[in-house]
Amino acid sequence: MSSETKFVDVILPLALPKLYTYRIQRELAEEIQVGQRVIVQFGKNKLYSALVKKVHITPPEKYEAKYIDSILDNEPLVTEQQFLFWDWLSSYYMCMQGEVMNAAIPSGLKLSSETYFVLNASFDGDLSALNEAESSVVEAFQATDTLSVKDIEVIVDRKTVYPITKKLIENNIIVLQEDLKDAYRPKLVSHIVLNESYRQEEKLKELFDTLNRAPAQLRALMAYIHWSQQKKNDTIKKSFLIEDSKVSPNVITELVKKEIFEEVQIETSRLASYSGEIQQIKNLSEAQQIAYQQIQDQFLEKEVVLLHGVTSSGKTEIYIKLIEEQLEKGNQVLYLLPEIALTTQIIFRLQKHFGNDILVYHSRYSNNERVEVWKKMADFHYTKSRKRGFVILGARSAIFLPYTNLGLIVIDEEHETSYKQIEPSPKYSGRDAGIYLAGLFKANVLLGSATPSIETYWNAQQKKYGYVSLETRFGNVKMPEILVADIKEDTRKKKMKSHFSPLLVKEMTEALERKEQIILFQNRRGFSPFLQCEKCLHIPKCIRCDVSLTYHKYVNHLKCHYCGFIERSTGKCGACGSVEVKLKGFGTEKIEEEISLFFPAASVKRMDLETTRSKYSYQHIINDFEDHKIDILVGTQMVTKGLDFGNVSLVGVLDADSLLYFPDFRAYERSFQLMAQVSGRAGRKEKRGKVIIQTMNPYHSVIRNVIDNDYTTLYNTEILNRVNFKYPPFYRLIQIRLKHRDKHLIDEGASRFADQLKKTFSDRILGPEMPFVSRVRNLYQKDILIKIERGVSLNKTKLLVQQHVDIFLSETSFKSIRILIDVDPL
DNA sequence: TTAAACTTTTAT
DNA sequence: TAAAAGTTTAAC
Repeated sequence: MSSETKFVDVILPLALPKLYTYRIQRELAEEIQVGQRVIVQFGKNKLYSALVKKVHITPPEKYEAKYIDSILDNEPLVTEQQFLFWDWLSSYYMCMQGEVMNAAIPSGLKLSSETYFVLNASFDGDLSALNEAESSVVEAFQATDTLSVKDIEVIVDRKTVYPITKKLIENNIIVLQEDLKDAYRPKLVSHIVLNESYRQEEKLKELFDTLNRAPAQLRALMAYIHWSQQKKNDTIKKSFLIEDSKVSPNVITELVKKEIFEEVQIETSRLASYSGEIQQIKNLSEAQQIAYQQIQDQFLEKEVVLLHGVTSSGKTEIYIKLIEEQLEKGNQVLYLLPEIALTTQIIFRLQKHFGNDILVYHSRYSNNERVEVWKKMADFHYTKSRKRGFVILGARSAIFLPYTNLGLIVIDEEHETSYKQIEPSPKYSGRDAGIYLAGLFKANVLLGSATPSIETYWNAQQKKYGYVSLETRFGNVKMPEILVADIKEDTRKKKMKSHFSPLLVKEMTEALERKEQIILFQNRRGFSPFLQCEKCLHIPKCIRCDVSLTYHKYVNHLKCHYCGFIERSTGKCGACGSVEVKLKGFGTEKIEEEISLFFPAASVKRMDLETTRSKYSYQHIINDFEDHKIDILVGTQMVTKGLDFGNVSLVGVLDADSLLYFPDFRAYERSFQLMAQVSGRAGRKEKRGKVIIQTMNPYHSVIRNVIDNDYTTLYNTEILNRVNFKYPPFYRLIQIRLKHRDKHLIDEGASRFADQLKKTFSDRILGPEMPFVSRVRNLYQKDILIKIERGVSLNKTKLLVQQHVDIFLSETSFKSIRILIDVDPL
């Protein structure tokens, strides 16, 4: 045993630029390992769970290291490989290690303490030495035992509470207390065991006699005996017993009181387990088989392969086959999906084949559920209890789970923008980070899409990625017929029925008559994106953001989609008081209302952020639509995503122009993807579907590409634009966003900063520019864009950018400006 | 992120 | 002029 004192460098779950060094007590020196969590005190009294990044024996030179408080884990929580991955993330996306840690570890494993104040036991109630604010705090303790700093701020209605608490502590009136919060709690389920003294036959008989006059209790006992024999297990779940014997819970309580039953709490998993039948993996069609073989072949040479398969070409079956192969080898597979939205349908499909070899992980999982997935994976590893591998099905955050032998990553709908984390930092792309992660394991990556992103397709063209295309739709499903409704012409001829063209109305009527279902896509939620006064042209705007308020009719209020600000709608102009306020534009809510007006017999449902807020609401809508309880489904982006319905014959895109004219260099790419994806929802099972796109520009090239299902032309046009206007994949982008409350300061700061950057990067710097929304939550924003051509070192660029940021922020006047860096922004 | 030292603003 | 609010800096 080494007698030297050990030190650890830890990552704290905070946005701090460096690691901190703590000292290890001699008695813990043997135990400490890299990857374990330790509780440490950071600052005056805060406690955090920090992560050990390094164990060493070099004492810090400039200060005396504090001792750690305790070690939390027996085994490392985070593997060496995860640390490598984290290091890459923090350097690639220019963020701090603590931020990566925050994104990576479920909060149930990230404890931090909260400061509370309690009344000192020796306090005699004498308030004479206190002022008004101080005594009001003391009085508040009559209602509660503990007060947090926040509570006190509310009580005294003041932002600086410190002088008050300081005085109260000095006068021995209150004491400070730190409590750990947010810790993972295992789920305990009540089980019933028969008391030992009744285990013998005779005693049990006696017991039956004594219970003769308590028929309910007898029933419960009989049920217990029946099931404990049946299941060959002494402990039976309490709720099950209650349900099976149809007794009230009190009956069981009574039996426990009489010491006939014993109640025990058993730790139970929160993760749903699959009990249905396991189905054989289906045989692939000829086309699928060929694609499958090509993927296999290309994997030998290329780490990443793009599977470009038209909608409903049966990509999933190919994934399943590839996954099965990995599982047999004992490898882990990560199946990434853009959003939870898609997961439920896919979970069912995969479960049929893989049963309980699937673990699911996504953002709608609770804290505790996430911890359980993490623990289960670690368990598999440490106990080596599995020969067969398993699949993780998850959204982007699933890349952070503790993999040990990853064999394959499937990234479905590779082009989806929701793979990119918008906020908070690290603003990573689940797809790109996934590819890096696979590299760490020498695992393969399969990117799947019907409409690949320009970057990915380019990578395939450059032979960096393998490429496999699958052009036949599975089971003879025909590509839908795509028609354009020229709403400019229809408006001129006054043929429009509000937002519905005559063509769309006709097709909808016919589809409804045939009892077929319809999906309508409108990329805007709410009722009207803005109101405008006819008299003074005033448009109601958010008080904190530079955007117009969207009118939501159902709840009758005006809402800001950026900060959530809500204002009741009065129907009057806020500026001149006129009642001639007009609703402008249209969102999903308005379409929903108009459908019930034009097609009163049809049942309509809306699917957007508002209607899918709760955990299962999304699933309910999907189920209802599947069971044909809904004829017409109106929705935002959500309806475009990989949902498979058998009876949809018509899809309507209500306003293609709002997609095409979105101010972004990816607007055409995105428009094509969205329209192609939503079109794919039409026509299944032999029936040829129809798609109607409403637009003012029927001859727009992108609309033409959608009609012809011509990805190649779209790609060729786009790639030319990208070269000409210096965009990805030819140039890498780094966006720097500055935020501040003060408009003048940000204007000055942004142009000064851009000038600084231009000294190093010259014309690679664009801006500063006002972003699409110039103010959000009272913060004005300005963007500076850096375009770096291929061949220039990204790492060097980032280093220089960081230096510039540091210099800029060291200037006193600009210190308060917040700088957010987004590498590969969307 | 938080705490406390330090600085500026505000109300009386 | 003191208290409150805002800013800055260090935390191991």
